[in-house]
Amino acid sequence: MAREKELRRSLAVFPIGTVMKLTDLTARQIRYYEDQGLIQPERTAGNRRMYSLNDMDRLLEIKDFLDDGYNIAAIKREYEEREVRAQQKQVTLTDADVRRILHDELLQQGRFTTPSQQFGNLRI
DNA sequence: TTTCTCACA
DNA sequence: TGTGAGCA
Repeated sequence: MAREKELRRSLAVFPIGTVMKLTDLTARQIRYYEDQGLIQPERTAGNRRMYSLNDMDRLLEIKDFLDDGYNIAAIKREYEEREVRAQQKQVTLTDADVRRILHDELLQQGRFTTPSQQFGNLRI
């Protein structure tokens, strides 16, 4: 998914009333899931909770998990696992970048650029 | 009017 | 998880 689209999905623009209608959850439930750490909506200057499309998707997913018999703790673990996997993916990408960089360095050997100069232009 | 926090005949 | 109180 394009990062710009991901950013749009992360924009918190819905008040709890809208989320209630779109997810068919009560305000009580939505706030409770937040207390349990399942979602972290933003707050306005007036302390109003504001939700993003991603929050909406997560709430709908939480509903499905609950229907399937999972308890709040299990769902929380699932999201913590996803967070870990996401971070590991980042590390993997970084390692891949490093390998590509070293590979490029080898290709540059014997040519006109020096490793130090190349490294100065690398962006990771 | 809507949302917030807190508390429980 | 529901519901009502008292605010902002």
